[in-house]
Amino acid sequence: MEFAAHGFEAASTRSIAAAADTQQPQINYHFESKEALWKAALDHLFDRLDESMRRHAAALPAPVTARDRLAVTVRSFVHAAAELPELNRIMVHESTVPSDRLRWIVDRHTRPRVELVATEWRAARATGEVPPIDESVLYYSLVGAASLAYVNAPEAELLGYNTLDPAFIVAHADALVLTFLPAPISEPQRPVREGTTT
Amino acid sequence: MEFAAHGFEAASTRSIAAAADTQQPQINYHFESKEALWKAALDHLFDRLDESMRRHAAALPAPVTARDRLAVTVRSFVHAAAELPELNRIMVHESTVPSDRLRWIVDRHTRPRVELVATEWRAARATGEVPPIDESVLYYSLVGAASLAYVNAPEAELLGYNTLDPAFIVAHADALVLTFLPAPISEPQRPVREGTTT
DNA sequence: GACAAATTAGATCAAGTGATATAGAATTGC
DNA sequence: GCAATTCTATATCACTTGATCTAATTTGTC
Repeated sequence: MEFAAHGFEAASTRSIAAAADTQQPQINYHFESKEALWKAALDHLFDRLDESMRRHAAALPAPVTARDRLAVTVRSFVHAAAELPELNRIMVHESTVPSDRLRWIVDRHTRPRVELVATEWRAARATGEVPPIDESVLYYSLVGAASLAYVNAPEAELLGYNTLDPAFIVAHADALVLTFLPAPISEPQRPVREGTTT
Repeated sequence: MEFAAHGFEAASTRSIAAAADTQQPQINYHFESKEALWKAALDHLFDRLDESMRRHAAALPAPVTARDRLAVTVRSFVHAAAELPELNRIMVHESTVPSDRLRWIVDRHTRPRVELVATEWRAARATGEVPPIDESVLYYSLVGAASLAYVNAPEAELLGYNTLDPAFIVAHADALVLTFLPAPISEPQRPVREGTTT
């Protein structure tokens, strides 16, 4: 995905068209503009994220406590981030400077997800199942810890890490559950196998 | 910094020159090319990172155990990431796709820092002071958790988080020490006050 | 002050940008 | 079968890109 690789401005409509094996004017025909294409791509990616989260959550043990629910969310997010690096790449490309596109994406996609994590965290905090970390500081710590290895996969590979290896991903998810949700109840679970990724 | 805001390709030499209040050909006069300017900017930013890390580490209690040493590193990194968001922004812009620039930066700057963290982690692991997290999974978890809030500061602000607030930064550093290095010895320390940031 | 070197300013280059116009080719509906 | 519609292909638009050339200006040194 050209937007994920280079960001909005640096991704040319010609290279996008070439990757889709058509001509550049097709973009302005099927979409109104480059920006409309970008928005359609993001809606699609967030749909895939939701689908991936659901799929991985379904493969994990059913949560009983608030902490269990968070553990499932954390594991699902690690696996989804590994499966769909493009989305978090676009997010960091777009989030480094204020813009209309950023406002669009935050209002439409980011805020609901932030509130989901915050709600689960509050519930687990209320029962004392998780460390005393303020909710305002949690979201980016968790998302950053879960996604950077896959966002920066080309760099990680140069460093000798194989971020595509299911063993890496599982160890990563284990580590985040262990750190953010120090184990009171159950040992780390085996999550679902990895699917194909582009 | 234009490179941090938009990435290499999307940062035009004209806008860079305008930000520096000169004309565009000056870039090709004082530097050989746009890429040479980029490399000079990165060398400078990494120098500032080292300086910031040293300054914050000096303001923290002297480490005695291996875990203490790691705690200082973690806190220093959070504060440096908050103070110097441009650097991590450039890193995520450049790390999403393989390139000569990425190889240059990994060989010259990233690898030594990865090895520093890995060495400290191994030392603390050997004495059983830190959780059983594999070193291969640690680096990006730690760096991601420490930097994303500041890399994505414009997004965080739209979500209502004030990432420039020293209270946020301290709470953030406290949280990461608490999670990655669950407290066996000393309670969270107050780090140094924040300096000015551009 | 005078002269040389370093720096700056403006014009211009070929290449690439998003978007559009127009014509041709498939596909659809009846 | 054939017209109406949808999609594709090519050419071209005005504009921006990094880089270069040349001339004007400032700076440093005697």
